[in-house]
Amino acid sequence: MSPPDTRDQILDVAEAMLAADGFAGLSLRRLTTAAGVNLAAVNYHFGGKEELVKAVLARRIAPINSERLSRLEALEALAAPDGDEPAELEAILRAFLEPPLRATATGCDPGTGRQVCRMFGRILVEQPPFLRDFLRSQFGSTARRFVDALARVLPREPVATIWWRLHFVVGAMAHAIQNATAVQHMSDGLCDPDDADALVEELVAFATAGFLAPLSADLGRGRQR
Amino acid sequence: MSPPDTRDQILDVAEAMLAADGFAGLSLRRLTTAAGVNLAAVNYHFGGKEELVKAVLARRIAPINSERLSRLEALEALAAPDGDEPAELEAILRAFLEPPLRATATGCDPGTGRQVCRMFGRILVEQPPFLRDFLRSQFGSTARRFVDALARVLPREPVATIWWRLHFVVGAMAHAIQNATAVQHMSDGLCDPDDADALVEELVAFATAGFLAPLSADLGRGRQR
DNA sequence: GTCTATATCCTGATAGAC
DNA sequence: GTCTATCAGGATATAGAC
Repeated sequence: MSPPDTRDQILDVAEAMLAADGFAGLSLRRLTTAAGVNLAAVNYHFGGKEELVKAVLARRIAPINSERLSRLEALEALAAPDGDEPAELEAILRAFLEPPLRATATGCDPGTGRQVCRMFGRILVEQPPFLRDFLRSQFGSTARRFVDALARVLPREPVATIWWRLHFVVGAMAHAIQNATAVQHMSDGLCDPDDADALVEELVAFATAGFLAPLSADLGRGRQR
Repeated sequence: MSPPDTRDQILDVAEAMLAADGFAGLSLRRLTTAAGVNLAAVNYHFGGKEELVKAVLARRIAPINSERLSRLEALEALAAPDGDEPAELEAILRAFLEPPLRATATGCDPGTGRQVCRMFGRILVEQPPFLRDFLRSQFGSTARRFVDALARVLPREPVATIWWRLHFVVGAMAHAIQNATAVQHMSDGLCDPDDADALVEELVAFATAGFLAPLSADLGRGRQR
C-alpha cells in the first residue's frame, strides 16, 4: 500500500546483506548506510541486531512453510490408500523442497527469490546460537508434519532414519544453494548454479532415491531393490 | 618429539574454538588466553588470523585426503571389470565419507576426532571468502578423483549429475555434523548425534541410494529400478 | 622467541536535541 | 520518528623492550 517506509527498507537491505555475508558479516553501519536510513533507526524499529534478523527471517519463513503444508495436505487428500509409493514419496519431497528453493510463496520476483534462497542457505548453515530456539519454533512443527507423512509412505523405516534422511536433505539443499559457485567451478562449468529448475530436479531425484534406500539393518545382507 | 610448544598449543586450542564457534567467532584474545600464550604469538608464528586458520585446517585435511585416496586406490585395484556396481558404489562413497566423519586418519583420540569433525562442519558451511581458493586447492583434486571413479561406476549418468550428487553428499555430511543436536532435539532423542557409527551407516546408505537414482531425464517416464 | 603496551579501527547500542 | 554525537568494548595487528 504505502511506499517502502524505513522499516521495510531496512528489512530489504538486511535480507540482501544476510544472503551475501551471513549474520556475522552483517554490520548495522553498512546496512543503514546502504539503506539510506539512520543508524539509530535499527534500534528504534527492531530493538537490536538480533531482533532485526528474526524479523527478516520470519517475513519469509511463514509463507514458505504454509505453502509446504498446503501442498502436503493437497497430496494427502488425493492419495489413494494403495497408491504408488515412490511417486507419492517424490511428491512429498517436492512439496518440502520447492517452496524454499524457488521462494515462490514469497510473491517476489525471481531475482529476489534467489536472494531469499541464499539467505536461508547462510542462516541454516550458520545457525547462530541466538537463533536456535527461533528456528526450531519456526521449522519444528513443519518438519514433524513431514516426518509423519514420510513415515506413512515408508512404514518399514525406523523413525530415527526418517529424521536423519530429512536432515540430510536439508543439508544438501542448504549446501547446494550456499556453495553453488563452488560446484560450478569444480565441475568446469558443467553445473549451472543459476538454473533453479535443474537444481530442483537433481535434488528431488537424489532425495527420493535416498529415502528409498534399503534399511540399514539389511545392509551387508544383500539388497532387495 | 618435543613437548607441545607455543605453536602447537595455539593450533590445538584454535581447532577447538573453530569447532565450537566457527571462524567469525574465533577471537585471538580468547584463543591466546585459553592457550596460555601471548597475544602477539599468533602474529609471530602464523602472520595473522587467516593464516592461522589455514594452518589449522591443512594439518587435518592432508591426512584425511590421503586416506580417502589410498582407500579409493585399493578399491580400484580389487574391482573386477564386471563387478557388483551398487556394492562398489557404496565402497567408493564410504571411502569418501568415513575419513572425515571419523577423522581416523589424524591419529588422534576419539574425542579429538569428533572435534575435528565439527570443525570441518563449521568451515565447510561457513566458507569464509578468504578460504575459497584454499579449500578448492585442498579438496579440488580429491573431489575430481572421486567424480572420475563415480562416473566409471555410473557410466549412464551425466557428469554434471555426478557433481551435483557429490555436492549433495558433502552438504548432508556437513549439516549432519554441524547441527546434530538439532536432529536430536527435533526427533525427541531418537537420533543420537554422538553415535558416529550410526551416522556413517545412515549417510552411506542414503548417499548410495541417491547416486542410484534414475536419470533425471527419465523422471516422469516411469522408473526402471 | 616472548612479552607489554598500544595503535587503529569497527562494532552495537544509546542519550538527547529536534 | 529521525537525527547527531558519542559511549564502551572488542577486534587485529604492531612497535619496541627484554
